[in-house]
Amino acid sequence: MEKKDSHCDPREVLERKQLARTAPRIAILEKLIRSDRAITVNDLVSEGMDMDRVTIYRTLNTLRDKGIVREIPTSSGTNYYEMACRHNPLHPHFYCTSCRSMTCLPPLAGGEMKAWLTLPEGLLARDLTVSISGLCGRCDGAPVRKEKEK
Amino acid sequence: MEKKDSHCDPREVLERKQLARTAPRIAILEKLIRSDRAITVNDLVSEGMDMDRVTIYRTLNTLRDKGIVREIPTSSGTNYYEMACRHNPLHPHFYCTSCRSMTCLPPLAGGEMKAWLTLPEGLLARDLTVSISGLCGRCDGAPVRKEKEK
DNA sequence: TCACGGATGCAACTCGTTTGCAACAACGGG
DNA sequence: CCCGTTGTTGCAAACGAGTTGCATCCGTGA
Ligand SMILES: [Mn+2]
Ligand SMILES: [Mn+2]
Ligand SMILES: [Zn+2]
Ligand SMILES: [Zn+2]
Repeated sequence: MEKKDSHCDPREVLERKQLARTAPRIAILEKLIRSDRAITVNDLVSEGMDMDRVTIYRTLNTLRDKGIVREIPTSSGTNYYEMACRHNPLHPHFYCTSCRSMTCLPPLAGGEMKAWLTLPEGLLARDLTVSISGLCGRCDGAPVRKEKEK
Repeated sequence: MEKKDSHCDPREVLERKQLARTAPRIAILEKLIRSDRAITVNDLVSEGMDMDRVTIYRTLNTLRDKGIVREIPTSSGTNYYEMACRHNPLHPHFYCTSCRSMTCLPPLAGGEMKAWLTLPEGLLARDLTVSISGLCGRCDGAPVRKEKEK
């Protein structure tokens, strides 16, 4: 019997990249694998991740360095993260500057994004990000900026 | 007699967008127009901009909202800015995660970047960013992270 | 089972950016 | 040319994402 979705299993991913299989890492990976959208550290915390925030930051950095997760910067300073294996192929993202939500956009017609651009000599590319910022459907015209909960 | 480069003149730009022509704004625009690369608030400060940092932030936000400058986010949380009229056409950027330098890349062969992607209904696009992160020529292999001056 | 090196938690910190508020100055009307 | 309105600036304080130092902990490989 073999596992379904083996390529995206937390423990296998960690083993393949020679990372210790610790509880925090597995929990974070499970969350990321389940998510159909890119999420933030705050998303992880507010959805009941028990560990320290610092652990989350460090874990995501590690996973990013190993190419396991993709890091998506925003102009607000908050980074979003998504599993590379789940969010395939590489696609553009839409960031609403009003409600600060991140949406995955359909992959570009015409194949691999990387293929478009030719990088000058001497640059070592790690990651490619295409993102569009603007106002999402709910915010179009009616800003909702920064309502504080509680 | 007519001005050369009239389309990029600070006072004209401000007038066209109905913004008051104040000293700080003109100074910042002049700096941006002269620069062949995208720059940060710190760049502006360290190159002798006299005004308060807050003024720079507010000015850049205003210019961004009016579509005069382009805002380029990075995973380190620092935003870069470039004059839209000077940095034409819209092109990808390379960000070195080691020395944190931003480089303009040649525009994509094959025309306008915007043309590639089709946006789902209900999304109002403001800005498009294509950026590649990795290691630049000077950092390739030899990290220089965060040397503090003085 | 043991020892070692990497991973975690906690507290403090860094730094880019925002906000509140009072003083100020650009600009259009008189 | 002056004046009042309204948008802009400076200052101080706050905010928030992310990092760092250090002691403890625990996964891993032997
Ligand atoms: Mn995505
Ligand atoms: Mn550029
Ligand atoms: Zn929105
Ligand atoms: Zn570099």
